[in-house]
Amino acid sequence: MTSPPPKLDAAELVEGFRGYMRDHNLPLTHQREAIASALFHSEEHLSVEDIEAILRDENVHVGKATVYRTLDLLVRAGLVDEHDFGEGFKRFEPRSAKSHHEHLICLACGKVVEFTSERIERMKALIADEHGFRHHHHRLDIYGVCSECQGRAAVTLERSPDRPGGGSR
Amino acid sequence: MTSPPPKLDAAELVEGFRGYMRDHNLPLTHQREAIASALFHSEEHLSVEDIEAILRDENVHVGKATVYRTLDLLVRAGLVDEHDFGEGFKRFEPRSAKSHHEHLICLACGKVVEFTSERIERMKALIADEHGFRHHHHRLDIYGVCSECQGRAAVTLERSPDRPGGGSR
DNA sequence: GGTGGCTTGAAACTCGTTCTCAACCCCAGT
DNA sequence: ACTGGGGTTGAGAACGAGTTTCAAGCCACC
Repeated sequence: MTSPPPKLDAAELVEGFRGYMRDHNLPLTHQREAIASALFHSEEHLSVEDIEAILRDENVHVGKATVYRTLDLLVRAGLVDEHDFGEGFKRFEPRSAKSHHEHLICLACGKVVEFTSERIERMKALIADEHGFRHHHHRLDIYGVCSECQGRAAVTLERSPDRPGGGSR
Repeated sequence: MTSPPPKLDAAELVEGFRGYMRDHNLPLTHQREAIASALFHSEEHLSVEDIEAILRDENVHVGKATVYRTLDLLVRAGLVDEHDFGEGFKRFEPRSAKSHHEHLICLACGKVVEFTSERIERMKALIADEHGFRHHHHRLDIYGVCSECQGRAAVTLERSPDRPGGGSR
């Protein structure tokens, strides 16, 4: 809401998925298409539960095992990124054209804002180097309170410093 | 191994724990002391299983429910930090005198190297500001391959880009 | 259309973590 | 020291995300 949501090219991602499946001789089932499509057409960081809800709304029945298996496939194909915001479960988002980004997570309302930083990108490589590490990937999550929630939920936060995510399970 | 392990002042932390319990009118049981002591005297990022193993070695029997409850207490008291390196379980480390630090995690051997960066510290505050967030805390984990593992485990890594932690469960 | 092999779904299972509740222990007051 | 009462403990049950199993089903190529 602070920044306008960038429209991702869902069709392009769907095409990428089809290509990946073809290239790897994997059958493209209805279930796989439904799951991929649901994810690619969303701007959010979806949980497995979210995805199941979307499919249910579309009257497409898919077992959860299949959802997990397909997400695995999509991550492996490099079309989807997996995130863990410490909620006790994972979230998934389509890998957009834009480069790697970091997350700002609101502790009060759960909103996730994405951002990129050239400086951080350079710095993390530098730091890995300094310690003799070959950099593979990284994760920077900043937790705080978004402008809209400031004032409204300040007290709640002060009360429970032990559950940053607003519920560990 | 790359950097000499800094000796933390375990006694000081134990004292802090006693003070916290006193201030909050909470009984200081043998179990709680054993768990806190085990954690405070370790330089590692311990899992619950690690802690149970240490206590077992000391012939102190403590139920796992108590371990979890006491860790909760220690985190709430601000004496211990909780981490999730994507292994499917949590790790705990005593909060040292030194300021907040980030982690470099070796994908091959699991080694965790800590580092601090004034620049990152400043930058994350700046970024939160830019997006109207009131900064609360953050997490920067860099995953890579440490110098010792480079060459040795390179192939293994290339094969499974889908499991960065080396086993999600 | 047939056929072989990969996929699917329901349910069982795994495993970290939390809950339940009766027995127990810490400690303040005596 | 002794007692009482409220918080703590431990075993096991429960929980929930994620994985595995396996018979039945579907995709894709012939």
